[in-house]
Amino acid sequence: MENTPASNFLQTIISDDLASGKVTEIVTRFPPEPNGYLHIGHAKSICVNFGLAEANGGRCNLRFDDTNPEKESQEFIESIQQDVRWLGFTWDGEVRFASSYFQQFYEWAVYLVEQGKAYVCDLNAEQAREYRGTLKEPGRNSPYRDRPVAENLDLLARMKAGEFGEGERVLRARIDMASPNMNMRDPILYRIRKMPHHQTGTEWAIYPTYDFAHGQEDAIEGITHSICTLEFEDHRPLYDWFLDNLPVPSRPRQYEFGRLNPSYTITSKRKLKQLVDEAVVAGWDDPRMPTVSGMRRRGYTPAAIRKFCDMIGTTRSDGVVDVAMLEFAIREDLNANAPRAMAVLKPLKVVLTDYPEDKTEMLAAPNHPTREDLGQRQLPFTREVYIDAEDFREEANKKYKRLVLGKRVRLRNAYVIEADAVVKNDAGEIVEVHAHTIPNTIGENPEDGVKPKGVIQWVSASAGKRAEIRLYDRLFNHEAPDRGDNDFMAHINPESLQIVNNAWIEPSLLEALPEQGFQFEREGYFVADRYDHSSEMPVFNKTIGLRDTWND
RNA sequence: UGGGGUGUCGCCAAGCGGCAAGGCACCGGGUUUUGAUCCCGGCAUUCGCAGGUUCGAAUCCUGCCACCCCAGCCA
Repeated sequence: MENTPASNFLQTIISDDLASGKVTEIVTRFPPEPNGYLHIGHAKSICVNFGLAEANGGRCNLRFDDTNPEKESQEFIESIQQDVRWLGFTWDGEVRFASSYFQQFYEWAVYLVEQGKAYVCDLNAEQAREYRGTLKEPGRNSPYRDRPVAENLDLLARMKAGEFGEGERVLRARIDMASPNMNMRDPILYRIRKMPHHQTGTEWAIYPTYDFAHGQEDAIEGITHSICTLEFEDHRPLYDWFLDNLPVPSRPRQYEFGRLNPSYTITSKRKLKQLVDEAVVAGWDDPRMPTVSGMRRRGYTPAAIRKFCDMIGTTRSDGVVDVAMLEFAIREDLNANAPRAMAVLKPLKVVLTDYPEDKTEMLAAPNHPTREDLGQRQLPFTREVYIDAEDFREEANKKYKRLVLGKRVRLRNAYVIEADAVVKNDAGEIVEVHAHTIPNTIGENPEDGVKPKGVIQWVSASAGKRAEIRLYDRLFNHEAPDRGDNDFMAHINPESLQIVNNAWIEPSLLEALPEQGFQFEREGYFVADRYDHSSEMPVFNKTIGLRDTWND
């Protein structure tokens, strides 16, 4: 049951195609446009495409759908590859580029013109919109629709040669201006763009549109199942039209699934960019961003993200997935694999008055409660230790399971102590607690039978080290920040980041490597920052808190 | 009657004519040197609504309703 491969409508189609002999091998592809960073929605698409190929002994290509130089760049090409690899997937062969098929696309465009199935149209953008009609009214034929083939050929060649300016002419398919499907109303195949392309330089003055490129890219690569999201469903008839009217080498089929919409987050590239541009976050890889690089810096793991994608399934229905599911997947993975350590976020000094000033005991502590293979580390125990200010009260009701004046508590992996007195400053704030240890309580309960009320984390004041801890929380405090006419900028959680400069960490944490994750006991999961962490200046990001069912 | 989709527990999601899986969340209880984990138990007489077919329907038919996508020379 645990390892049952995700069964969904796509897997059913694939199984049927394999069984019927329609295909002998499954070939999918992940086709991002290099115009931004990958986000959680792309992660799902990656899991679906690579996952299906993997589960069926097939292959999956990574192909950049780089048909619009205006918005694309090499920076994105690199970050996307890095993200896919980080998620744990390996694409088949070399990375592919739609741009490497440009010559073939052009020849096919000429072919369509020769067949009388495409024509050069001189309407400008505004006129074209008028001629296109509306959702409820049919469009009208372009006055250039019946241009002679020879003239079309000549004009197309000159478009390619750069003789015309941007927007002056386009190449369109001759299909049906009265189609109820807007995509079939003589769609544009080529537009003029006098701009260098990141892969082809200044070789081309015209660039194919998504519609005229995607299916052919799939056909060239021998893609069997071209999987995309629901909004492309209306494009499928056009996708098929090109494949039916062109001498393509193979016949891919397009299938669509529902986009992922996690609650409390946005996945619109435009809006994410706005967050970056307006400095609401520190960048595309800010730990609060739903980008793959942001989640990575936050401490989410590839395994957790993949588990989450398995959990939510792949269907054709649209919905909002509770981020609690993502958080569950993160906690599940980290709980099983992250070494434990202790850190105190809000230090309150506890002086163990019975403990010698010059004494240091090294106490062995397991790195994980159930996984012995994770080993153990040494915790220096000294007369002065820090505990979290939240873990001490002068008085409290019986539900409070921490240190209370006159009562006992267990210092995790160390002694049981009993609080004797508090030291306050002029403002009446508690600045220090005096306590004493209960003898022989390492790994044992007190001999007098008076058990501690609870267990709290601590760090030696003299042997511990200072650290910066960045506490991250949800970026939005609204379940659907950009639904309907919500202004997502108005739903930003003002407390999505709180920086703790004077946290105290156990010395073993100085050995943490960037991107290494830990559970700081009783606090949550934290990761050493990918860029800012060092043993000289430790910086940890809060990945996610522990599940908290504490009432009252 | 513009076209294309989707509607099963608060959320995700199985099911495809034989009498509602599972996960998340939530609520109880147990274990526990993490108020974590783990363990046990609870959680849709009902499948958008209304009719119909059938011995029998979430699954078939008909009609409604709701929501999503499409009028970029974006993808």
